[in-house]
Amino acid sequence: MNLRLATWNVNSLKVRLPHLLDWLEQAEPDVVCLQETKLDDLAFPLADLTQAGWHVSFAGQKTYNGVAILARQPLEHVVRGIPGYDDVQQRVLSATVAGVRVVCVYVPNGQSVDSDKYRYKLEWLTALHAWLAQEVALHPHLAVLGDYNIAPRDQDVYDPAAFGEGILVSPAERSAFAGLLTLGLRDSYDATGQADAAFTWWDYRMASFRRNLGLRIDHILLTRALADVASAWHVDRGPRQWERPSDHAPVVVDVDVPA
DNA sequence: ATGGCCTGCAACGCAGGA
Repeated sequence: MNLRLATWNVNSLKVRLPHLLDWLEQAEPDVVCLQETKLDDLAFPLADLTQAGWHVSFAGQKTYNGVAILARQPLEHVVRGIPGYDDVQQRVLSATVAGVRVVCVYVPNGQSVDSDKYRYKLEWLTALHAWLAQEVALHPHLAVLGDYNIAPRDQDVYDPAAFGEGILVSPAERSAFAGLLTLGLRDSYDATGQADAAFTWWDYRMASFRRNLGLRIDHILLTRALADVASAWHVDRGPRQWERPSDHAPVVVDVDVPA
């Protein structure tokens, strides 16, 4: 059974709903993880998405954060947040779709390495790691999709020297990302043999998209059983060129799930 | 030359993003 998995930080679902609906129609994904919906659950555009044929689950809050999972098939065993880690910020949502355990994550940004937000980011990643260790053991078919706010390697950054050891690239963040891979998860970018630099985010300023000054910070991690059957990884740069776009582009990968 | 943009909230400027 082939499943097309996707992740997209939409930077306000209220503003981006028309883009999302258009993109769903043309890209034909089966499962989509959204981040930064920035909507309270009561304001979630459930009817629009249901009408378009999607099963939907969401964990939102007003103004900040907010995640959602859309799927062509029903969502089962939905879990909000990281169990045992109290957090008012809505950054994690999990559900099972067609036998695949899907985890949608919006990793904290960190703001700057000397900030409380950075300390929160590292603490949050520690909690994610501990929880995913259990989830990997429970679910051989596990996919962790989202905005990780970490560029794993220098080639994932348009100007590594300019970023230095700041947020998104600091050794502690990269170590945390590498730690997730030790749990038996693989970055689908690597698993599908990508060699060329591919960015998923471009600053709104400085004509960054036109000049391709970006970062690869949105990732799809897969357990071995899924990574072995993954193909066609790509960043869909289309929506980034539409009028009033999100600053992130969707990342897509196909998995031919063993029966 | 280190900011330049976008979003939401609330109120005409700020926090936050990355």
